[in-house]
Amino acid sequence: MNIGEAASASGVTAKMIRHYESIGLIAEAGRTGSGYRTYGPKDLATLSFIRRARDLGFSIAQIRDLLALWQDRDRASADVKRIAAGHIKELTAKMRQLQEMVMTLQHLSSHCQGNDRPDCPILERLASGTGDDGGACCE
Amino acid sequence: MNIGEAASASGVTAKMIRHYESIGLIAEAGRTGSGYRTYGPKDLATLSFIRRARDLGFSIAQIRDLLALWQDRDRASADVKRIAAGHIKELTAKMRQLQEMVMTLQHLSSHCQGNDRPDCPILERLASGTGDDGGACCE
DNA sequence: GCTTGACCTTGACATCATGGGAAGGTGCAC
DNA sequence: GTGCACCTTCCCATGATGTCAAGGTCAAGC
Repeated sequence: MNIGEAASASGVTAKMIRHYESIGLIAEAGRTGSGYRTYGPKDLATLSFIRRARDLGFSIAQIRDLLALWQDRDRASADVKRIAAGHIKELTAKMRQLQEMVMTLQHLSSHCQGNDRPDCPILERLASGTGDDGGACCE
Repeated sequence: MNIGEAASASGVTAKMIRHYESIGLIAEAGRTGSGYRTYGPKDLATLSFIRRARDLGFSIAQIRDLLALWQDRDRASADVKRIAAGHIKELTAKMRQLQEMVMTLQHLSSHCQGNDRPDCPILERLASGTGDDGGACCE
């Protein structure tokens, strides 16, 4: 199986497969006589694993650990769960940050007339940091 | 005012101030005879503006537009509001993605015993993509 | 055999915002 | 006149991915 086929079968681009190989996330692929990389079912499974993990937002470092656990028959599921828990925590923290930004922006935006006049609470807030701070006020 | 003072007063690192200058986000700072950058109150205000905008998650490109509007006395608040609305949309989309990841992970995690045994629905899901898909099942 | 087109190879560079560090010049206080 | 904190420029790194370029390979058709 060529890298192109492995890419479309796993959903990981050929570029990224080479990249993952270069950083040691996956083992070096076998080669044909002319230098083409070859992939078997096992490699495909690994690539698909990586892709699903990326889809869940795991970092390469985390995936490295997950792969090691996956390939360790004597793993403890607690180790996997711990990685997942840490990741959930990170994601939740990011979400909360975004949430705060959105709330502030929505609040400012709701007080911006959005017309031809120049006065705008959004700019005022960016300019001075004072003024409306997003707290409850009128709803 | 030196770059260091401007940095601590505005909350933008000296490193980033130089960077913003190099990419043309801010005007070139004045210089002393020996080449040190100097900053006045106006520059400080701009830097603080940038920092607050970054805190709200605006990209450099968006900040470039916001700065232009801020410095345009004939601006229409509608233009500002449009930028903010676009940004809110982006942030909301990201939040939703994270939300989905978190929900999937929490679901998988809740079914992982987290003990010394190797069986783990998280790894199974990453390995096969099949099995528990996060749908309602027991609660 | 030869051409064509799709695929592969490596390598370099871009993104986005930021941090780190090296090597050398400047300012000020003791 | 020395020491230290600060400044300067320049280069490299992050993380995950994309793009592009120059060249090699394979298989099919003529």
